[in-house]
Amino acid sequence: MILKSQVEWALHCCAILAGLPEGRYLSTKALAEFHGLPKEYLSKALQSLSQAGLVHTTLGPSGGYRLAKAPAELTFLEIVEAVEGRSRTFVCTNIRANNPCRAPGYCEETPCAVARIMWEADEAWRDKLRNVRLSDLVEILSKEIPSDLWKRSFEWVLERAG
Amino acid sequence: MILKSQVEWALHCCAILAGLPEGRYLSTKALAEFHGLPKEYLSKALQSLSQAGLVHTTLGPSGGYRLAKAPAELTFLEIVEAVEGRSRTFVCTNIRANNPCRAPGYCEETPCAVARIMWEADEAWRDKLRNVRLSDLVEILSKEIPSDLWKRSFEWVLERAG
DNA sequence: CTATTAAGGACAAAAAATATCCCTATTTTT
DNA sequence: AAAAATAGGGATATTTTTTGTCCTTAATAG
Repeated sequence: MILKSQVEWALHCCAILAGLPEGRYLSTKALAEFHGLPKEYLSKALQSLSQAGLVHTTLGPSGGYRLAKAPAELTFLEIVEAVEGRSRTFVCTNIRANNPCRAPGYCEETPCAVARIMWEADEAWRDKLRNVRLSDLVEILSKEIPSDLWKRSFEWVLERAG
Repeated sequence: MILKSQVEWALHCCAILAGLPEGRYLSTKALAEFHGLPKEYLSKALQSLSQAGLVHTTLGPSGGYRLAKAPAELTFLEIVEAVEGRSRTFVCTNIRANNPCRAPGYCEETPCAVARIMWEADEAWRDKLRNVRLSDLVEILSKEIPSDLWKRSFEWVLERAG
């Protein structure tokens, strides 16, 4: 059970978009080049963000993406779910229904206890991601990344932002 | 990102094995029939439990599986990890290394901040599963399952246990 | 008018999940 | 001693998911 690589890509792209000045846009091409990713496939991840309403887009030259809200209002969970989907990691196929001792037509009203426990763990995972904001990530990165690299990256992006 | 169906199977099988009297064994065949699962493939899940040391096995007629420890000493996490593996759901491919602004030979010493955050969520998921014991599940099931079905299932298993 | 962009559909390749089959060594039962 | 049933595990096949490419369309800036 491994998350799509697009989740990693989307998070890093959002971190870049978070540093974009008001009203500017960054294209798929620039984001793919910056991260060394296949442009066409990264585009699918960005489309997922767009469909989820997390980013705004414009067409044409100087078009691209920008965040739809402030980094402090955007959670990790929103980004992860936009790309990975909202379904649970544990799927209950209700195998208890196959118990040969059961009355034939008997139908369970409540979800299986096994599923409920597994879903609680899923929810703990979501809770954790819901409590991390994109602005938290940016703050950590701004401290960790060498200031010259940070500055050069910022300039690199601005040169390409429409 | 969905857990293997074998995870569900293993949890239900452990719940059954938890009710097995001391010294008795239940075969793959019986477990597969009880849950309506493909015997050969369920066998792989049970082998994973065996390799993880969670169950004991014996060969020959009247052979099969029994728990290696008391249900109160066996956690959901142990069972899930035995089948699903211990790797994290988020894999960091270190795409920050592709940043064209970086010095060529520069090598990160610390894990990426994105990965650290995602791994914390993974750990919250594990913590939740670590704190549920197989005995907790059995207790819930014993309350939820109609007592006649519970009793008949118990008898069904005992008839087939070696 | 031209160049560039996002959106998205169609398709292909690779990887993982889900099986199935068969052989072996062991153990219980007959 | 023989027969039957078992776990273990290797080889292989099928299906689904992930990853990736290619191409068309509509919009937009210069």
